[in-house]
Amino acid sequence: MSLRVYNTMSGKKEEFQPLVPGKVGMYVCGVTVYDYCHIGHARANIVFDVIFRYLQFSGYETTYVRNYTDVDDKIINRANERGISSQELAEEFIKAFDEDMDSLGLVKPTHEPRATEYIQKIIEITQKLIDKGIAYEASGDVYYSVDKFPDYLKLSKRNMEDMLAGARVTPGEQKRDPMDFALWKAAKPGEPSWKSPWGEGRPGWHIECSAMSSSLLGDSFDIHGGGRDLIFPHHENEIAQSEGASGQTFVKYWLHNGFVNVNQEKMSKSLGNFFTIRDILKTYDAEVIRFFILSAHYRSPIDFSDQNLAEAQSGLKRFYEALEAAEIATDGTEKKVQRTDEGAKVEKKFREAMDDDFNTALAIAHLFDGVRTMNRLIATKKFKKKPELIAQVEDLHATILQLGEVIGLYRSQPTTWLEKVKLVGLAQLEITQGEIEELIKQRLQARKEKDFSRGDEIRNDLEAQGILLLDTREGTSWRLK
RNA sequence: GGCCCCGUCGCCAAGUGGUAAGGCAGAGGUCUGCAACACCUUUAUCAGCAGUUCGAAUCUGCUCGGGGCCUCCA
Repeated sequence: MSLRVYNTMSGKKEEFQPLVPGKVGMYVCGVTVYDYCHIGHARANIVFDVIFRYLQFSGYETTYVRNYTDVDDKIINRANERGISSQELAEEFIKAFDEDMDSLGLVKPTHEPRATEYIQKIIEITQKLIDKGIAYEASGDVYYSVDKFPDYLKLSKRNMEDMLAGARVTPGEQKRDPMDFALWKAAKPGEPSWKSPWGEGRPGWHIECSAMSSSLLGDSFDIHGGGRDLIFPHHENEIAQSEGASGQTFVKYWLHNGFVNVNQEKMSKSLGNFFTIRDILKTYDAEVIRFFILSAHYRSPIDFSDQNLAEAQSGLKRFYEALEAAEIATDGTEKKVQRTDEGAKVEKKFREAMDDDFNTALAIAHLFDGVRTMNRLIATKKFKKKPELIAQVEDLHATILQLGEVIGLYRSQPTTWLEKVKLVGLAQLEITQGEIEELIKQRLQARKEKDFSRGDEIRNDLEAQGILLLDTREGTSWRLK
């Protein structure tokens, strides 16, 4: 079975066949760097991180481009408010973005271009569009004339009459048509600007992506991604610009991720229901966020809430507990892992799920099946005396780690991860680790003396405080309720 | 006003024509001094109504409910 992807352009799942066999070019719209990233940005970037990883895992030599928009109205405004240059502001938030993506465990794209590094290319494309009669200059601005591009709105599947009927489009002063959009904006005082054939100015938003993508991937490439909200106008305009200039099909497959909602509504600053990655990371482990995001299909909306994050944490904990148990049961020593039926089965199902438009939710469900099988084997009587069972557990363990890598999960040492989550949770309780350990000692003493009621009392008290005790042959450990 | 999406077990969530994955929570059991952990078993006919079909959660129509885009937005 081969990879199938949902293409926004056709509205269907299509068989994935790159323009050049074995190679993939992928461009994803990055962020405008004027503020900290929120959980919605985290989703978009994690989704395409996983797509990138899976393409490579599937054997495609993939060039992944994700840009920084470092010149824009919002950057200029914010910089003015703070009395710094827009360059300084952009630098600051590029750094913050990199830190956030790093802590979320994203791999680096092949290229991370900045819009300001491609001004020449932007001017070049703009000039070409003017030469072709598709764009026009007006007092230092340059606009794209949408009625010169018959395919306009083919991605968002709207029509011009309906758009105009919306009556919320206000004609720009220099525009010939209210639907036209700016390729180049004449400089205003105090704004960053570059020299151009039309005077000092700066690029419009949409043209940046056309310039960066064609520079790094060519006039025609395989995958273009971004959030749903970019379909119109951003991606529509990119198509108009790139295809208008090159005369070639810009992109073969358009992929768009769904939103992160809060209380069933889109997250937005005006509603105040806004969570930055940094804030969330204070309470939740980065991998929990990734797990939460990947437990739904990338095109569906997901609802961000404490309950959902807590559930994601429970789910991920199940993996780490099983991985830890497997390491203990097999002594965790490094050995050549034999492929067994169990491991092969999990891998096959995982691939099938991912091949079906990157169905990470289903893929994770198959990994859960692997966990259950592993736990069951370990719980078998006389497990340690059955080499064939040990081999299966070792293989499942290795398989889960290997496939986990593909979606960026289970990258930590189980013991370390479990300990970390435990301590973060403990910090929210009234009791300290030392106190717990002291009580465990007292209970052990009581149990030695067969004073079970005292022992139970301690255990019940701890449970009331949110601490569960686990008795094993090796001794008593504790975990959070 | 135009375009579009969604409504699956208490909660989260796969499944787009062949008879409902998985996780969390719950119940019963095995294990245990008693528990916990782990394991085993167990819990839905898919918002409603009407159609198409041998057969529908999956297709069509209508109704109800929720959301998105049409302006910057992941």
